[in-house]
Amino acid sequence: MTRLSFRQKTHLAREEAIVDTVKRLLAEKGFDLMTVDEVAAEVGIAKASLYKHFPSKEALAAAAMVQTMGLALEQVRALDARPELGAIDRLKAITRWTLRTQLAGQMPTLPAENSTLRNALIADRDYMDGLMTLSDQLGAWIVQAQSDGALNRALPPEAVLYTIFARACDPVLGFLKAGGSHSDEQIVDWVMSTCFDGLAARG
Amino acid sequence: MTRLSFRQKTHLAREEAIVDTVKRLLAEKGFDLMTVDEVAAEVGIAKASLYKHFPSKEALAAAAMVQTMGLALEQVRALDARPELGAIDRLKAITRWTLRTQLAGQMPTLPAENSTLRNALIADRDYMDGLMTLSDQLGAWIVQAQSDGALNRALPPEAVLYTIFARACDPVLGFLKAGGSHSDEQIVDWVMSTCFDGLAARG
DNA sequence: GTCTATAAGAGGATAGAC
DNA sequence: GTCTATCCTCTTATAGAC
Repeated sequence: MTRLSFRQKTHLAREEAIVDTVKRLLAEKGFDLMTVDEVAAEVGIAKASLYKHFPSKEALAAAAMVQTMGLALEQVRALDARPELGAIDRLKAITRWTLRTQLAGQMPTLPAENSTLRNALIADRDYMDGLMTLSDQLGAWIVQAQSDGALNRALPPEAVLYTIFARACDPVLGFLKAGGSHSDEQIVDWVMSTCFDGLAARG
Repeated sequence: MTRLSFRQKTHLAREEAIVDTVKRLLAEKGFDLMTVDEVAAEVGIAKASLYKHFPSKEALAAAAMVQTMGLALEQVRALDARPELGAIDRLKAITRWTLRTQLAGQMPTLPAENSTLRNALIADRDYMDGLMTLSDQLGAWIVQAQSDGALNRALPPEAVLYTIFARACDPVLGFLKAGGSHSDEQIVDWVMSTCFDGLAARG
């Protein structure tokens, strides 16, 4: 833990404020519709100042994605430290965290297939490292849950992994919230149910 | 059935070619990343000619969405005409059609929450009519399937409806296809399974 | 590092000849 | 209705003063 000068602290604080704003705007409108002018205006600094912190719009978005990935990894580590939980419980817990984060407007959306953002992310060491660590950890839980008989063994682990990842951009949450007549927790419960138990009746 | 002049036929044929191209490009890159120049180039006409057929980029996309909605309604009508099928079978069939269509690159993506496209679609009578007819029909199937005991009764019908609609833009299909080692039908089967049976083991 | 001002370019839409 | 050429706005990014 290095001590930071006042200057360094304010620098970090500003970058944090920028990343928070970007995260929110990415969640609201996505990468293409988010403009750098808008980010600068909401943070309350000039656009040129933004570019002193981040060299491009893609880098801005990448920082937001990396930060969110870091939060996810924190959750994963916390869950891994609780031996009373089974693999399926851990998978459900991280999925629930993902849904709550999206509903809170703090989950930056995944990039479209062919965007410049996608290329920037693939080139970003931090992002790719985080993504791989996350995938490995969830993958281990998935295999364990399958061998526990708690998860459908007929599904390949990658299909399960992608299905859980996809909850981060599930439009169903937004649709149900737009209706306005349900609480966030109720919505999360329903989506958790469709995700793990499916639409069809059980039993 | 009115007879059409040669001029009218070529006009219609050209518009069909345009809409087909737009559908494919919308599926590939989405509304924001699709450019009108690109559409014109792929159809093989000048951009100004495009604007004689459709007054705006939004109208172009709306036409593609309306056409796709029409195809979905055709499927729905065909399924409704088969009395041997239960409501749950019909729901599964239309979901499977949706997945296949997306995998074939012919499902235009849903608009983001705050786009100009969304407003244009809401203002489009044809689109909204189709959407409502489709929702009503699927809604009836859902209620029926719940009363048959084939669909989870704890879920509100709208949650089921949105979950099925969302299969049209499920990124899991693309992820699995990008892996390259699975057939399209295999991928569809897995996603059908996660959608209706869930990730958790049954029994 | 922050600002104002501006370059550079993409992309939606249109003018006007044929 | 189709074309070429152009307009104009929006947006990313940078120059240069302080």
